Amino acid sequence: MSNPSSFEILIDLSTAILRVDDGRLECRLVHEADTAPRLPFGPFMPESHRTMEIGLRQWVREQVGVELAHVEQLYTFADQGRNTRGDGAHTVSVGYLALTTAPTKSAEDAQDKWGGLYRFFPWEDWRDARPAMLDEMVIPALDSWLKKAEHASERVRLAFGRDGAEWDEEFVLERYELLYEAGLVGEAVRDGRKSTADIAAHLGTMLQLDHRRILATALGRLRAKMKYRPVLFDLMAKEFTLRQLQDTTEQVMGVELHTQNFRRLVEKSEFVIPTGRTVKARGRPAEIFRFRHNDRAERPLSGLRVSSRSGGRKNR
Amino acid sequence: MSNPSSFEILIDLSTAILRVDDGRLECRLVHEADTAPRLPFGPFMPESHRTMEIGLRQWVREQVGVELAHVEQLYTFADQGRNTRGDGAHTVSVGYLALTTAPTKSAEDAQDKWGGLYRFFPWEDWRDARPAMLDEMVIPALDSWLKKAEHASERVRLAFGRDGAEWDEEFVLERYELLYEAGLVGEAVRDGRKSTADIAAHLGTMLQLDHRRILATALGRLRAKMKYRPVLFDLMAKEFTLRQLQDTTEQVMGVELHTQNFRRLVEKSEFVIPTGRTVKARGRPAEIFRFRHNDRAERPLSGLRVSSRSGGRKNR
DNA sequence: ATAAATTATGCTCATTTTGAGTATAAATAG
DNA sequence: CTATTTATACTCAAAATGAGCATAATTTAT
Repeated sequence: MSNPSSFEILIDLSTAILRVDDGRLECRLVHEADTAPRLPFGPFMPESHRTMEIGLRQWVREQVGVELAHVEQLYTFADQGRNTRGDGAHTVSVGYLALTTAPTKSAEDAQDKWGGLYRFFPWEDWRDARPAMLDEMVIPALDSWLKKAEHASERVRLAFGRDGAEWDEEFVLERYELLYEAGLVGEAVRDGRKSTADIAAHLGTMLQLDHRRILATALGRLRAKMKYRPVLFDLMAKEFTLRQLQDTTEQVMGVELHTQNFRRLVEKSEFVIPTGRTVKARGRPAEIFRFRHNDRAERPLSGLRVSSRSGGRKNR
Repeated sequence: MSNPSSFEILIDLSTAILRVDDGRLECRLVHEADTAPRLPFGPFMPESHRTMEIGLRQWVREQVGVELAHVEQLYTFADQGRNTRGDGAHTVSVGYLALTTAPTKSAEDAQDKWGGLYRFFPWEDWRDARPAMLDEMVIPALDSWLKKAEHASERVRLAFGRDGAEWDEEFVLERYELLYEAGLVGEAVRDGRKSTADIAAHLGTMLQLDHRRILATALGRLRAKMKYRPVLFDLMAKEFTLRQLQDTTEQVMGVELHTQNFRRLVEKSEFVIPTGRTVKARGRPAEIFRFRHNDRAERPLSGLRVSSRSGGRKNR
C-alpha cells in the first residue's frame, strides 16, 4: 500500500440511461435472478479508467451496449447503509445520467430491457391528472409519519406542494428521499429502517442498491435542465414532428402542454428546421423537422421553457 | 482486506467557502509555507464520517472554523493527474460549495485568510466593463492554441462568447477548463502539460491541487443557482439595505444591474420585509430590510432573476 | 446657509413574453 | 360526403421586462 491514508473505498459508477420510445419515457434495466432490477454499473478502476466517464462507458458497453448521446454526472452518494452489498466495503456511488436517441424497434423491447420510468415514481406522472395515489396513499402516510417527525414538515410541504406551496416537478429526488426517510418505499424496508411495508409495496418498483435514488436524481435533473439547455434533442431521432417533440417533453416533465404555445416556443427558439417533407397519420399530415445543428458540439446554449396547460387535452 | 475489488482510492472533500464582505466576494483560503494557497479539505473517512457532508464539516471546523449557512455538493473530479500529491495514491475529489454570512469585521482579514474571488478568475469580473485582459491576452492565446486544437473551437466559441455567441456568466468552469487544456493557467504548467508559462503567470492566482477548478465550479453553480433559488440570502447579514443586496448579487454575477429594476424585482418577490428603520450614509438614507423567513428551512422556492444593465453605473 | 452632489426610491412607457383561446387546414374513418 | 382527428395559424389580454425620467432625503462643498 503506497498510501496509508486510503480507506478501502470502492466507487460505483451507475448510469441511468433514458430514452423515449413510442412516446414513453424509459430507463434501461439489467435483470438478474432473484433480485430487483438494477442500472448498469461497475466499479471505478483508476488503474484502467483515466476518468470516471471512461469507466462508466466501459460498463455500459459491456453490460447493455447502448449508444449514449448525452452523458452527465449527477451526484455522489456516500451515506452509510444505502448502497450495501453485505461485504463490508465502504461504497460511494457516483450517479450519471445518459440520454439516448429514440430506437428503431428491436427485439430488446420484448425482453423487458427497458422499463417505463414512471413505474418507479408513479407520483411523478401528472400528465392525465394529479395522480390519485398521492391523496389516497402518499399524503396520508406522510402525515402519519410527520407526527413522529415534525422536523420534516417544512420539507414535506415544499416537496409535495402542500399548504399553499406549489408542486415543483423538479423536486423528484427530494420527494423520493422523504418517502425513503418516512419508510414508505421498498428500499427503506430492505435497509432495515423503520418502515411501513404494506404501503411501501405500492409506492413504485424497487431497484437494487441506491439505484432508484440515482434514477430520481436523473429525472429531477433532466426536468430542470430541459428548461435552459437543449438536451431534449438527445432524446429525439434525427427527424421528428413537433408533436413528437412535444410528447417527449411531456413525458419528461410529467405534464401536458398547450400545443399551440409549445409550437410557437419551439419555432421561435430556432432550434429546429423544417425539412419540407410531411408525415401522414390520422389527421392533417405533420411537417417533419430536424435539429438545427449537425455537430452536437455546435449547439446553441439557451434553452426551452415550457408552460403547462390547465385542462385535459381536448382531442383524444 | 475484506473487499478484493477496492482500488486504494482516497477521496478528498474540498470546500469552497464564499462570503461577501464589504461588497467584495471572497473565498476562505489556507496558506501553507512554500506552496500555493488551498481550500480547506481532508479525506473522507467512512469509518468516522457517516456522510460526506459530516466529513467536510469536520475539516472545515478544524482548519478554518467558519460557520456554514448553505452547503451543497458540486461535482466529483477523478481525472488522473489533476489532484496529485506525488504519493501515488489515486485521489478522487468531491467539491463542495458553502456560503457564509457577511462577517463582523475581525482580525482575520488582516491575515489574508479571505481572498477576493476574482483574483483567481480575473476574466470573470465584468462589473466595470468587459475585462481588457480578455482581448489583450486570453483570446489571442486561445486563438493560437486553436491552431493546434481545432476540435475545441466550438467549445471556445460558446464558452468565451465569440462569433455571435453570447458570453454566459454561468460558464465559469467551462472557461477555466479550456484555459487549462490550452496550457494557459499555472496548474497546467505545474501538471507538466504543454503550456505557455509566461501567459499562465498572468491568468489569475494558482491554488493547490484541483482547488481552483473546484472554485470555478462553485462560482458557476452559484451564478446559476441564484436565478432560481434564494441562496443569495445565505450571503447576507440578518439585516441589509437593498443596495447591499444588489452589491452582493453584482459581485456574484460579475455584472452590474439596473438598480430600479432590481428593486422592483426584489420587492415583488416578497423575499424581503422592511424593518421601518433606515441607515444613514452618503445620500438619502436607505431602508433596512430582512429576509422574510426566520427558519432557513421554511424558505420559498422560487428565485430571483436578474437582468444586467448596458452602460456603466451613472452615479459613481 | 445654499448649492451641488449623491444615493434611494417612485413611476412611466414601450416592448416582449406568456397564457389561453378561436379559427382554419388537411388528412382519415365511417 | 360528413364527422372526426390532428396540425397549424392567428388573436388578444395580461404579465414581465428593459430602459429611462422624476423626486426625495441626505451629505459635501463653497
